[in-house]
Amino acid sequence: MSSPDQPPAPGADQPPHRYTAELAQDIESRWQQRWQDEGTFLAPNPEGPLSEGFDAVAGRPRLFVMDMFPYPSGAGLHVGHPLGYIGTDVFARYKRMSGYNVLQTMGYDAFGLPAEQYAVQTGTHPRVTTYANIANMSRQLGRLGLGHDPRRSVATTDPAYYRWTQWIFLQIFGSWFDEEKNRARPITELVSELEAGTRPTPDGRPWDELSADERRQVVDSHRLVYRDEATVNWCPALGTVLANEEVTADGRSERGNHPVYRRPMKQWMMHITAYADRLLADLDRLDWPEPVKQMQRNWIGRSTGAYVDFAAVPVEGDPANIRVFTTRPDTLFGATYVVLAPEHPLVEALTSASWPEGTDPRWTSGHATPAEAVAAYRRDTERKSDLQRTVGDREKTGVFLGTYAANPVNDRLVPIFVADYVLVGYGTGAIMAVPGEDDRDWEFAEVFGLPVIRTITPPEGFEGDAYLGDGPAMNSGFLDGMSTAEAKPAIIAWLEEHGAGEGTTTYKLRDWLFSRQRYWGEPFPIVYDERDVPLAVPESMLPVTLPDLDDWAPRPAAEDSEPEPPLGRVAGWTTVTLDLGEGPKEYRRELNTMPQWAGSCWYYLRYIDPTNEVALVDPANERYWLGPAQAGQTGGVDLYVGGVEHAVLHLLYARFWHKVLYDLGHVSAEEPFHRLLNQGYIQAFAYTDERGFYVEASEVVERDGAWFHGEEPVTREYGKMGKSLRNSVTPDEMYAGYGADTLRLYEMATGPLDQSRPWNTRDIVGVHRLLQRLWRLVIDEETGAVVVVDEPADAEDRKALARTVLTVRDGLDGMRSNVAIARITELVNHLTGRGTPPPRAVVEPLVLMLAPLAPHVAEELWSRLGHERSLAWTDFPVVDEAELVEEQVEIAVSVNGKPRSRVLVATDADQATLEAAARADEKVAALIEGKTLRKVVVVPGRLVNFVVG
RNA sequence: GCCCGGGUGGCGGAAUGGCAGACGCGGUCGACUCAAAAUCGAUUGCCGAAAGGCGUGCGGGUUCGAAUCCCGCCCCGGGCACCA
Repeated sequence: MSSPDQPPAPGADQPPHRYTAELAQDIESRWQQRWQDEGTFLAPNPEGPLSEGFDAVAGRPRLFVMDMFPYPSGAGLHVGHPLGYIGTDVFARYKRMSGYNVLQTMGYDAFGLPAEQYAVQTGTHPRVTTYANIANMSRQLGRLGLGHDPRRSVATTDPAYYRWTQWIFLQIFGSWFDEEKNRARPITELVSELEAGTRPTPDGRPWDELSADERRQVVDSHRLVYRDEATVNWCPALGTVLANEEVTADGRSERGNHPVYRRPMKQWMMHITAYADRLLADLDRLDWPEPVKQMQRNWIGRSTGAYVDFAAVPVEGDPANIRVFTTRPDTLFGATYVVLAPEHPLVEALTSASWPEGTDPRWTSGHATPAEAVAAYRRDTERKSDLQRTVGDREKTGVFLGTYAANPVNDRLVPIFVADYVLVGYGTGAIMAVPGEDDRDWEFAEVFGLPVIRTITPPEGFEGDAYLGDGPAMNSGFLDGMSTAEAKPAIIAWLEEHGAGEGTTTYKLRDWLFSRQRYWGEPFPIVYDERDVPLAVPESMLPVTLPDLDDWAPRPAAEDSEPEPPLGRVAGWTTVTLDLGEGPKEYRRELNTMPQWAGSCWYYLRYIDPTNEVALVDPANERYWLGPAQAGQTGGVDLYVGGVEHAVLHLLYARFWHKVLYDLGHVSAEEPFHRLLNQGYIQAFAYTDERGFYVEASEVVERDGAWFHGEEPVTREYGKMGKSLRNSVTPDEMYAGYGADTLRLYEMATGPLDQSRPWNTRDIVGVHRLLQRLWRLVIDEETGAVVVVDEPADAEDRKALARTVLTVRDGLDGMRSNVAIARITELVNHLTGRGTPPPRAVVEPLVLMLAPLAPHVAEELWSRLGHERSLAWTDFPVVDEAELVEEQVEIAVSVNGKPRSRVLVATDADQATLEAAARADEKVAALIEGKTLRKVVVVPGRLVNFVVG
């Protein structure tokens, strides 16, 4: 018995010239070789070393199509991986045939944790495994026949590549953000302004009164990449610190799911927050999927409101100012207490020695003094993970500090609490609590018996706790009666006038923690002098190459230990003698490496000009490939296809770097990626046995609606294809069983590119048969002779062709190859059904239409039809509009909206003729006879509808 | 809880106000074959013998006409979430 999941066995008695897997493989390897030999997919640049052949395409529009480049993992590919690559290749080939100069290539994102982890598993140096994996992946992808320009491929691990990653780092290091101009500028311009006195120093002292050290500190604190002692995510298991974006919501590492601890450490930070507004605003100008834009908006987390200063009244010592952030300054009159985050720096100073007379017992949590209560509460908080702290329906906890603060608007004294529902990392780490208009404050007030003052008139019939909506102000002094929209600016003006606060905007986005204590990454182009001052390595000395190191593996550390960069173990490398203007001196090297995201932040720029040794990218070439296609657009890659999992990390970092490069004049496009498309995933059934372990999905058989692995019954599940579910299907199996064209066609036929779809090896035969039928239309399976006839196509064929071209173009333009394939199938079926050899005038356009989808077999047929040159640059068929004009058209006739019959009428028939024809139809006549005709709707070319009563 | 997607035959999907289910898989029947596979042809939404009726998650609405537009709900997938 043969399983339906097995590819067909090659029959010995098949016709000798049938399109089989063997023939497909032969055709595919020959054409791939020929494309390579002839340089079919080399995309010429306007300038520089890759400009050969540009004259021939100079008048064409450009198209830069790109996939998110892969991480060369050791696991090999499954059929889910290339879905996006096939999608972009189909689109790129179609556009190339439609008159575009298309740039498409592929690189490898090869630095980072997974490469190290794989190297640890195999006990091999990451350099060795990385390049072996690239070679293997490149071979597997090569078999798909992707129309890439191989000259432009890059690997982020090549010194010639990361030289420029380091160069960009130095550009960022050499820049500051001018808040007034809202853009980055060279740091030298800041120095000039400070020297000239046109820009005040932070503390207002004249520049020449500052010591050299103080001046350097002022300058360094302005840099877009800077070293700072900040609370960071320390992951001892990985031996490194991580960016916020690399830590999951429950406080674990995204890679490996290890615990992450928040600890203050001195690390390199990138000042991405300076760009928060532009990163947010420019999303509106991008042609990206709405969910991705939403995720970036959420991550940036802009909220507008005000700072309000509450004067704290400590039991002893000087008064302190508690600055809170609120989005609802208009509710200030309703503030009945103030809450500090447990980590807030003022907590200790504002904790009184003893409870004030008559303190509510609920506020003390049973402790004898506020100091005891606060200390215990802070200890508890520290022990809790972020997840435990953020569980939504946890009852509110907190303790009273024993002190009060004055509400600036009415001098009312309100108690100060510490509570973990206020987070130190957001706003100012302190809030004014307005239980009447905030449900978290309401809950807290309920637990602690605090008063509620409503300051917004709730709508009639409002029944609930806090009212979060807008409405007329009440109990709010001079704000009473104002709408929320009026009250906000009014109170902000009052606060500013009385020096009690100011309007402001805050963000959830934090600066990007940029250093990692790992080996397999780009070294920083930074050295330190004897005073620990970081200095840029001169551009002329780039790249700072990653030194060889046998003992490169990270050493898992204890929770309370310090990170230990592996580069510190490289003897003779940790210091270097340089002349940085003070004569040759010994400097210490920066031992951290860059995070995995660094190399992927700019690879699209290197694709444009991969061999340039004097510049990141030649400006003319950059303008040509990335410049705005239309005025007012941002410019950027015309189509970028990849998984939605990079919605925040890679896509936000790359936008940030790009904007810095734009500000500094290195690129002309305002954004890196103009259009983004998230391809779906290929999913597959997976099976678990009774113990819940996954069994090899390819060995499972179905009997009477149940599934068995051998004799054992198994349970079917459905999920993303991959190793862990043991349901992978490899492209190599498909190449062997059907050929690459069939695999391409199958993946494109199962749905629009942005949709996830199930894999069913059983279904592949459908598209394989399509190729066989098309092959048979052109080639005699017994003799191998070409059978098409050179007689003109008849009217029916010409019409069928014109309709097909129209709909295939539509499908390919919209990246809905499934529809294009369906229309091609219809035409093939139409020609097959005639039973006579088809005319060349129809077959040739048919072959061209198939070419983007199944390029090898299309090339082979095109060649056998007598064409010497590759069809890759042949014009895609255009719609013959004249053939779409029909003399007669079949229209639907409905009675009361229900389709009842059809009549054939002249295309240009007028309404009266249409109605008469419809009435003449027997079925219709019977249905309307004897009834009152209330209305007749006639839509020429479409239908007639009789409304009867 | 909030914000995005989505829900159409046994399955993947097509149709974006005008003939629901294109195209493919699977199923059924047939040709070829000693037989099977492969290939080819016919047929296939559901109920019904037929006439006909029903049918795009559910309920309502707009319209001559709704899978498509509007309102309310249900379910599935994803994202965010004590963010003041």
